[in-house]
Amino acid sequence: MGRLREFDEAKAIDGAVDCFWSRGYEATSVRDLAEHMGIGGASLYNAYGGKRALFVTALARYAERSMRERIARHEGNGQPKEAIRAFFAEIIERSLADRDRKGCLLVNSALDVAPHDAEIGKVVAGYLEEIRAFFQRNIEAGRRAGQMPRNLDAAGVSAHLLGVLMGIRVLARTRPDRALLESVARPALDLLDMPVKPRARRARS
Amino acid sequence: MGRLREFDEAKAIDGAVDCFWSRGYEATSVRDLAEHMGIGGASLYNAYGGKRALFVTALARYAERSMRERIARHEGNGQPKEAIRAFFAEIIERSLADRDRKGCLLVNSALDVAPHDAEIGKVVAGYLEEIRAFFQRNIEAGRRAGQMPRNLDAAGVSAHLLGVLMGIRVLARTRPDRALLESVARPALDLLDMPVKPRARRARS
DNA sequence: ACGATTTTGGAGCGAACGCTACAAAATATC
DNA sequence: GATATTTTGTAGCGTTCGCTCCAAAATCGT
Repeated sequence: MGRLREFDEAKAIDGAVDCFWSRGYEATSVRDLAEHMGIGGASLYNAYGGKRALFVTALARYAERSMRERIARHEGNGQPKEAIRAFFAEIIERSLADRDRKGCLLVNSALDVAPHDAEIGKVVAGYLEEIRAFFQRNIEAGRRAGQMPRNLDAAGVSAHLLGVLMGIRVLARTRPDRALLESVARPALDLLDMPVKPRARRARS
Repeated sequence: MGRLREFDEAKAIDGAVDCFWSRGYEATSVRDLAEHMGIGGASLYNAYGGKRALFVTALARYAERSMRERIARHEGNGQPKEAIRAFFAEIIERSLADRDRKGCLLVNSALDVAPHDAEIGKVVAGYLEEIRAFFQRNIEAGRRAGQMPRNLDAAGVSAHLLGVLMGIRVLARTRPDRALLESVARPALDLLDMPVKPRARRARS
């Protein structure tokens, strides 16, 4: 019963993600959204309710296709330390290749909209917590596998890694410089290495 | 010659800073600004040129009164390691006490407006570089004073500290939790401590 | 085929946006 | 005190904002 939708819902959401991602929430207009989603304004409101509701949907899509996909891909190889290292390496590579400096939609939202919208704030905090949990899982696995120091504080270091990740994504938007971003990440990744006998401080494998 | 200004220029700029700081660039309207600055719309355009030009002025004011003041205050005591530690401690304390989660105007701008405005982007990058330079100066001083490991990479670690600082300010806006923020900072600050004889990884003074 | 239901395009709502025009008010110079 | 110059308040410019209304179009169950 009823006329069925003529537009590609997946493509539409992807278009919305691109809009919010590159322009930010406030600077994105409903007309911009509709155009990039390939639908009319009435369809947008009929299918998604409005700008804010669409943003929540787009955020979920981004988290699923970009964040969770990346976590699953790196965690799939069964090498905990390499999973974390490769995760950071990929973020740095993508940040350097990101010519229009869109950054990460989650990080952008954490500063843009989360502080002014408690509900979205909790959603964003939940997504970031998933990243931290990924770090913690792999620290614990790496410790068990003897790849990482036995006395490594999994909860604490996972929080540190999350913070460093956020820092990389912030700095990448104003200074996308490889040496800078790698310098930010290196001491954090060095924490995962086994200690060496002599008192070398920043041992590198 | 000519009528002289009736409003307090310092108070006006501070009002503009508060507006941009708490609402962000896009979400701040010229009428909001004029009201919080205690002036009329015509005076705003006459004295500051427009919204964007006023933002640049407000950003400079913020950098001077908030960032450089803090750097000077902590660097003034002549204790390099303590300067860095106290700097981070103050950021964490202020982030936890920041009930409306305004965060740092520089960090907010780095994600909000810098990527969409090359000129402002360079300005923001310059301010962030001042913070990194503060870290590097104090690492070098701490090394010379024998407070910090002799082989500490001042340039690299200063970049790391800047990244961690950015991460703290991002996470504070979605999860202002003391344990989280201190966990983010601790491994970075531990880099500044002298190595200990036994293979303890996260030695704490 | 028909009625019920949903989607679609277009027009347009009231409000807010950044900004400007303009004349009155206030000062310095002469 | 007359004149030139600057600031101030008010009004309003044209545009865009998020959103809604409505009739035509398209599909279902019967």
